[in-house]
Parts: sequence; C-alpha cells; structure tokens
Amino acid sequence: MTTQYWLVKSEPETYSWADFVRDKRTDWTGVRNYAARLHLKAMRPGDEVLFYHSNEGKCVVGIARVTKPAFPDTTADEDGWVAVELAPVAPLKQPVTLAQIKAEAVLKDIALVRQGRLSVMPLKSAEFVRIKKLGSG
DNA sequence: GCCAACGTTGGC
DNA sequence: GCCAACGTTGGC
Repeated sequence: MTTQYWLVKSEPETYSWADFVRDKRTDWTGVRNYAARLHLKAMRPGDEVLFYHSNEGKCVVGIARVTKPAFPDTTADEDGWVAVELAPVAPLKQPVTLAQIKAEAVLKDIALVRQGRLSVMPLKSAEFVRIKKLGSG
C-alpha cells in the first residue's frame, strides 16, 4: 500500500502542535462527523499527516505520521466512532497560512478551502508536497 | 423522504 | 463577536 496523505485540524487553544510535540504521540479522538470518520478509517500506519491550526493561527504548522490505524474512540458516548494514533515528525520551518494555500492554483480545490468545516481530509500527494515545500522556508 | 430549524465550526 | 456554511435533527 502506498503512502496516503491527510490533513487534520486542531484548535491550538484545545490541542496545539506544541502540546503534540510534548506528548510525542496522541490519540486523535473526538471526531464526530461521518465524512471525517471515513477518512480516519482509511488511515494506515506510515501515512503522512499535515497538522493545521484552525481559528487562532489558520496555518499548517507541522508534519505528523499515523502510528496506529483506526480503533474505537473511548471518549465517545455511543459506539462506532473511531480514533487513530498520530506522532509528530517535524515542524514546518515556516507555517503555511490559509491565505498562502488559497493563493496557490494547485491547492484551490483541497477540502481545507472548499469544505471549511471538515476536520480530517485527504490530500493528493502533489498537494501534500506543495504545502510541505511552502513550509520549508 | 423532504425540508425547516437548529447547532457548530471556523474565517473574518 | 459576527455570521456564513453546512451537517444533523426532528416534524410531517
């Protein structure tokens, strides 16, 4: 299976990249949206994940990796919701802002732009690479 | 099964 | 803090 690429959102006030780095790994719990759940279930260990700060920040700040595939989310009140485990790989040298992403022709169609409320979304490898490059300083 | 009302997310 | 977008809920 080839590597897949994803983007996850977190409000830095709730759980920031710094929190994530301090923790060294985290269970990505709390997703309560069917579309996002489908994406979580499709994640495989080794997949690369961009970590986006929503609200305060509005920028991609780092790269993470899937370390455990979907398992039941024990923080949910009902059965059926899942989480994955993620671990930080590296921060971006320069955060890539939403404005930068919107300005890139290659990135205009990504869900981050088109489907504003989705919290877990797939990226094509070209899209992932482009954002990574924008963040390499 | 449609659709109006409602709640939440997240950019501005 | 406001509000647009959109997902979810519930009445019919």
